[in-house]
Amino acid sequence: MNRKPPTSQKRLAGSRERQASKADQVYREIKHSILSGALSPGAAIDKIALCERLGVSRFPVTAAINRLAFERLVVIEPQHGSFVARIASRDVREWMLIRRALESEIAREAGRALPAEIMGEIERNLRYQQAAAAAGDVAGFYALDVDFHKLIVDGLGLKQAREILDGLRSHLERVRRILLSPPGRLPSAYSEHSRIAAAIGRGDAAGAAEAMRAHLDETTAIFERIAADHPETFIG
Amino acid sequence: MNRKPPTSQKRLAGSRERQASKADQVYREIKHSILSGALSPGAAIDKIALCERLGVSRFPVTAAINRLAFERLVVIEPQHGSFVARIASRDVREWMLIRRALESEIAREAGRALPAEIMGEIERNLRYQQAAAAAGDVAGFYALDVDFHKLIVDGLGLKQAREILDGLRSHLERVRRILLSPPGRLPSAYSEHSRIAAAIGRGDAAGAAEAMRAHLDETTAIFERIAADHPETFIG
DNA sequence: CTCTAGCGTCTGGCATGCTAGTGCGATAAT
DNA sequence: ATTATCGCACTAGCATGCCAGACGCTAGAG
Repeated sequence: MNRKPPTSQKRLAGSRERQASKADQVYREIKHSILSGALSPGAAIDKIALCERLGVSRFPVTAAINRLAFERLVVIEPQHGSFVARIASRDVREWMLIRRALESEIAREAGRALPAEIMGEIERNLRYQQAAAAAGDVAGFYALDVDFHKLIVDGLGLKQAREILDGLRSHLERVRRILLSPPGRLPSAYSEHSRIAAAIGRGDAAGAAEAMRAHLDETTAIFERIAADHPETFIG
Repeated sequence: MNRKPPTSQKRLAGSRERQASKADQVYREIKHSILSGALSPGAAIDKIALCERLGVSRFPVTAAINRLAFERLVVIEPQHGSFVARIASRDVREWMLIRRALESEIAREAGRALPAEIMGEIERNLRYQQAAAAAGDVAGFYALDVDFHKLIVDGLGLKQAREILDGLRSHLERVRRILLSPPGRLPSAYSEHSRIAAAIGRGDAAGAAEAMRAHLDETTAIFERIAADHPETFIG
């Protein structure tokens, strides 16, 4: 008997959340370890230890590592081992180039048509940013910073771009964790964010794109300086 | 005994081509079937038949399908089946938006600094395009079109962007195969390509970005019209 | 005739054992 | 002491068997 394609739209679409498989859990666990820095670049990943620690067989672990290899967070060397990917400063530059291209285009789109309620959320986020910057709350500001950028993308319903940007952020996050960014940047980052939001708010598409570009150019410069100051952390 | 991270740069880097694993072969096989249209959107993928036809066990097939699910070419419904992903016209629009953002930024970069020998290859490619357009050779022109865009990205050594764009092209290629694009577009596509190359050649970064943007806006319009003419092929 | 409840069959998810290939280290030869 | 060689221990890749869940069909109740 042949099974059918999903009849009409339906099924568990939205209604029931498909529970996370074991492979998903292992994936999240390893990914978190890598992003938090618990697993350093170049470190070997001991599958068997993971199996025992998480109480699963090698199958979910293998699947999870394959997924991580697909997004370039680990490299698999056949018949040798799996290792946490090293960071090449060349790649960091390219990630920022891609991010700049995407986010400035998205800001342009947002300047053309962004739902009003999203604009309200952005303004609220900005007020929190101001508070966090004033208090020198680096961790809080960073979380708000990430939310700010996500709000714009999600506000336009751009799912694919959101995924690409999340992937880029994963890699960049790893750099940021290892080498903390300077706290003195908070106020200027806040004002750059404000300029972006203002341009979007007044429907100035070109201005929004340009403001986002300038903002990410600044961010790129920070990464460049960090990389130059810590040459031992990078390859290439 | 703990294994070590890859000693210095090392190993089979470039020297020995790492042979394709069975999972890789299966991956390529299925992907080709999907992109060529042999497997229609929504079709069920029969793992066991694939196992027998390719003479492998279910493991490589499962790994391959997982990878394809990761790049959204198939959807896995747990305990039910694996299906070729359907195409949403909304996604097509977003793919083109991402492509426009990336490629126009890359064209800008190319206008700033593109190696001379790459520029030579591009000009050669353009001459072939002209010949193909004059002869009405649609298939040949399409191949040259793809190469034209790849030449610019690869000429700048942008590996990550190249991968993202290849992923996008996979999806868009599927649309193009199903619904052939109008042959009358060849000459105009050629002249748009020429404008892009000319701007890059004279080091006009802003002009190159703008020409690429205009070119992909045209392409987007084609896709939009195709989608409007064939509403039954798309969902959403 | 309609609707519901249960069963059967198919699927993907997972566990486990085996194979082939790799780098490292010890040992031997110079 | 230095270098070449061989073996060993470990890895990822693969095959296979089992399990639980989801869908479709059917039989029975209304």
